[in-house]
Amino acid sequence: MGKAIGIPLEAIVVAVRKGKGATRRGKNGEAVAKSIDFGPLATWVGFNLRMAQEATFDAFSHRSKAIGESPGRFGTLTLIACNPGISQTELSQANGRDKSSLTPVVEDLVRRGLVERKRVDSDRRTYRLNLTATGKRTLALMTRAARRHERNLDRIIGLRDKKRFLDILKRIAAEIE
Amino acid sequence: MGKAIGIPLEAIVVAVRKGKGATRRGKNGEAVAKSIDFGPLATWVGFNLRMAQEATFDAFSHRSKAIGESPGRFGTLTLIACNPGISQTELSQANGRDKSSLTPVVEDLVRRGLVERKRVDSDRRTYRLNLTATGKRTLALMTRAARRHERNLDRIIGLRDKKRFLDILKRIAAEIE
DNA sequence: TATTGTTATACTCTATAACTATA
DNA sequence: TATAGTTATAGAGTATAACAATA
Repeated sequence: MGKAIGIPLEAIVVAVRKGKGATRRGKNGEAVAKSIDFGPLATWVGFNLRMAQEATFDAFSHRSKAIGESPGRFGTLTLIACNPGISQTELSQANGRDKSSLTPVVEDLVRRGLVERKRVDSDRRTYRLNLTATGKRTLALMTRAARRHERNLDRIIGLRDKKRFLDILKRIAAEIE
Repeated sequence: MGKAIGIPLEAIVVAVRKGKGATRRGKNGEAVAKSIDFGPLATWVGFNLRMAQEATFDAFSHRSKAIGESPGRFGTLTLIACNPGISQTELSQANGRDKSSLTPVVEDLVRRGLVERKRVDSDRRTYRLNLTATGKRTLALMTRAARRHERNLDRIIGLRDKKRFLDILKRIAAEIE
């Protein structure tokens, strides 16, 4: 699949969360909540998983934007940092994306001085990617933001349930079909 | 926010799940797994939430495609079915999307005979949306697919933990910031 | 003036296919 | 022939702004 594109579905609870529900004017012009019936959606795991992920992603996206980066750049920078010298093809595979999707991303990171590319002598088709000092600083900032974000999640989940919650998430990712 | 657009991040575990990890050839040409280090990503709730959601969405997307629809259409059809006569603006708000985003979606559903639009006499700017018989049949198919999908998730989560797992997801969607 | 829905336009992330330069 | 990376192009879902019709 991999076409991880926004789906209308996910926004329903977000809308509710943000108090954006459709409204109607009453007889005296006051706002009257038009209650939307979400039907079976509201009770399904798949739907609620989507809602939680969307809300979490929005929150992290907000933190990232304050640093001037996107969540996607965070993933790419982390992978390069943890796998110094990784090639673009390896990176795209680790990412589950086609290599052509990575070209503009790497180009952007190099242009902004976060990543450096070196030709490999033994195979002159390949590049090795590494973070520059600037890239490392940016990644450190984003990592701190991510940790604050994680502490928020920990607070909501509660320490007692966290391990089991994480286990279930990992099992779902590994076993669903 | 609302720009729920795919992020490279999410695919990492998906790639692992699908055995798509980068590989290298050994001395005798055999495939040698190049192990990618995911660093701190692997232990974070936000990341694992994303992985689980992505895997789950892909699975449901696959089921939907077999019916000839997209997950997004399922959400839209469900909302119309549960709120007969809903207007396009109300629908877009329930969806958390701009009304202009809904125009091509409704147009497509009307063109394919799943939804009918009626002008409202008391306010001739507004349309009322309803499912046609065909729309109801399609929604019934998709709902059955969703229930099979839910049973899969239930099996993975386990009945004992399901309620608590759902509660945590709902709390995250409601409280994260 | 405000609202409903449409149009025009643009953005992000993604994919496929064809290309180049190497191997 | 096969692989690494680029280019050209397209598609899905989204947004903003301006508009016509109606309120």
